Amino acid sequence: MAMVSIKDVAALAGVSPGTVSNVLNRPGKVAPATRERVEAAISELGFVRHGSASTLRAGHSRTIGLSVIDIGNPFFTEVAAGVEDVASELGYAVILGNSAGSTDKEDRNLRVLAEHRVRGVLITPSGEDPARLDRLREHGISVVLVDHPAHRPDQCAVAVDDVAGGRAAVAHLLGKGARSLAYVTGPLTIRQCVERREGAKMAMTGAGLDPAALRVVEAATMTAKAGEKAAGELAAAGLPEAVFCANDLLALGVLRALLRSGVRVPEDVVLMGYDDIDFAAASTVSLTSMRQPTYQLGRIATELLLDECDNPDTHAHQHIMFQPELVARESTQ
Amino acid sequence: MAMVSIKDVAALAGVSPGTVSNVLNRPGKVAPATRERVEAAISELGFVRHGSASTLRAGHSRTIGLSVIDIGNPFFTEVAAGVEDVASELGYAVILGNSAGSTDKEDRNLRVLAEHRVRGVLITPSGEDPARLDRLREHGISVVLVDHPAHRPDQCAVAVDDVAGGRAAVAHLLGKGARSLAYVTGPLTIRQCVERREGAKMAMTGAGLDPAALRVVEAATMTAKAGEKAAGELAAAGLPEAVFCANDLLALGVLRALLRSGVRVPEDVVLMGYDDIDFAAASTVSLTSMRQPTYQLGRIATELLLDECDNPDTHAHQHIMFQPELVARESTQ
DNA sequence: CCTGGGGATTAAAACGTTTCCACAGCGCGA
DNA sequence: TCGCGCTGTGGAAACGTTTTAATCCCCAGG
Repeated sequence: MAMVSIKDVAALAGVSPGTVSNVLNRPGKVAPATRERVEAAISELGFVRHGSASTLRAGHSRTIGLSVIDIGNPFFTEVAAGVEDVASELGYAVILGNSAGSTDKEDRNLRVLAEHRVRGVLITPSGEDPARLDRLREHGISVVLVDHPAHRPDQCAVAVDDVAGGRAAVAHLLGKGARSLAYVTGPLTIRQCVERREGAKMAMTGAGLDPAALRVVEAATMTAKAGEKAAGELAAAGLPEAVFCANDLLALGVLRALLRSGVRVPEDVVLMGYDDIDFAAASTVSLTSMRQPTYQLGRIATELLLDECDNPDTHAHQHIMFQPELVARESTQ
Repeated sequence: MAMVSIKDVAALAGVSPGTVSNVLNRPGKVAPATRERVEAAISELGFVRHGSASTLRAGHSRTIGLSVIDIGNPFFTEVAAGVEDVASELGYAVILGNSAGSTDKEDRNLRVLAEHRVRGVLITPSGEDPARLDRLREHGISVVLVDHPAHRPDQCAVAVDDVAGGRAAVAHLLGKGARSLAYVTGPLTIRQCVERREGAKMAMTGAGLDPAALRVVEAATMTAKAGEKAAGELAAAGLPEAVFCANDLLALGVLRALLRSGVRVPEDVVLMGYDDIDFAAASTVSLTSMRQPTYQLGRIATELLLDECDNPDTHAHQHIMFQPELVARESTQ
């Protein structure tokens, strides 16, 4: 409980508190001899700077917020790893928020972040209401969208083209000869799910099929468990020849349920997922999927955010859009 | 950038800043009429409390730190989900730190947490040096160990019995008739890896085998990629009849490498992992594993920590030790 | 009518830093 | 020798909140 402050350090080193602050923040401005004395005092007393006091006075913190939809999904985990790496390199702390797909929870998390006066926020928004994010900006908190296109021009965003992804996926399935298709999706409040569906329909149209014939099964969450349930619904109404899932977790669940009930993949049903998480390649029947530069998404978004924070004058807002890449495996052989 | 402070609210509501602070922190202490007026002013101005100022004055924050070894490992992800849920229920923010197995990085993270004056820290330590954690305690920061037994009596810890787990695992493999065994482990600086090995040796001794005959392959990280590499080493010196991996990621990697080189699991080699992550059941050959109450680990540890912070006088330190549970699947059929 | 007590509110100090301004000392050119 | 500018340091105010002690007001009891 030995609360040692900058004053104690100053006293021990025989300088003023202002000087200690200088060696902490602009070591160049202080004479080498003094600096050494201060540094000695710091380590002798085991001083650690009080971040809150610093934030209060300086008006900004060295903390960023990260709000994701499902921390249990390897996709977001990998994004988080990228974020954490960059943040930690630059001495920033990351406050993690898991919205679990609920905008209420997301709002609560954003509120916490606002109270903490984080420097900026990285967010994969759960809903489509830009107003909440604008409120953050009014408080001087930069926002970078992750895996989501920009809401406005004066904002950075790093996304992956989900329409193209959905289109490529379904084109691949059609190429395997499938004519009846189902799309197993998460909540259609999630943009990614909607856009992948649009892409899917475009692919059908492109192949001369009626896009309305796409059977859509909407799961409550994007988890393997929900995928198993969705497979039940699918089977109840007669299995299609191909199933496209909005992410790999759903696909893994569908796969498990199909195999358990004796349906062969890909012989009876061709199946693919999305995200290309590590486990897609390792599953019972290895899973065809759409690969996204996940870790890079996190890294780049963080670099953009921190650049916006640290160099507000030279910073140029960027809208980055990656293209996903199809990885074909056994499930669509 | 409209920095609206408690004073602005006070002015608008026609009360003093102290009263506003009271409606924020002890609404019961203020007359209903006044409270309403203040609340109206708060929402009219869009006031959000400055957490740093609050922390500075109050001497403690509503933030906890979470330091894990590998955020990419579903085991820790699930722990983190449990932590996040409890923290968010109680209005705490979580600062995430990923040590990536490096004590240096862990130290840096702990330093950041100390600067933030977090209320407490949940940590799965990378190394075995309790001194660094004691330093946190000297700063008044409570520490709860996660998936690690307590260093000292006046400390909470939530762990799983890794010796028992290792023993049960290898007993199971021996029960399948295997007589030559290998243990594919992560760095032996990680306690879990060491204890699972000890358990494994105990099982061998118990079966009348020489524990020294256990072939130990130490991988640099506990990832699937490292597992693939380890399988190479294993094969180079002649495959054993059974392989026990220190976690499922390693096991998945070993499995992939074995199958690719034409080795059949479980016919040629029986294989098992540890943690029972979701994907263990979904893999090519479904994986036998040791299940741990992962999400609960996170929840309980957080509840313990927050109880220690919020009720320091009535709080009783607890050392909780769960028993892992064997889940048999195809890989050891 | 006076006194006392209790609830509601206020005023002011304090938390630990950062930052702005002033000032001291020094070297250098005039 | 004087003055100027430059560098390094000190002093003090300020950041937004919480908290303690003090004050105010009102009402009940005597």
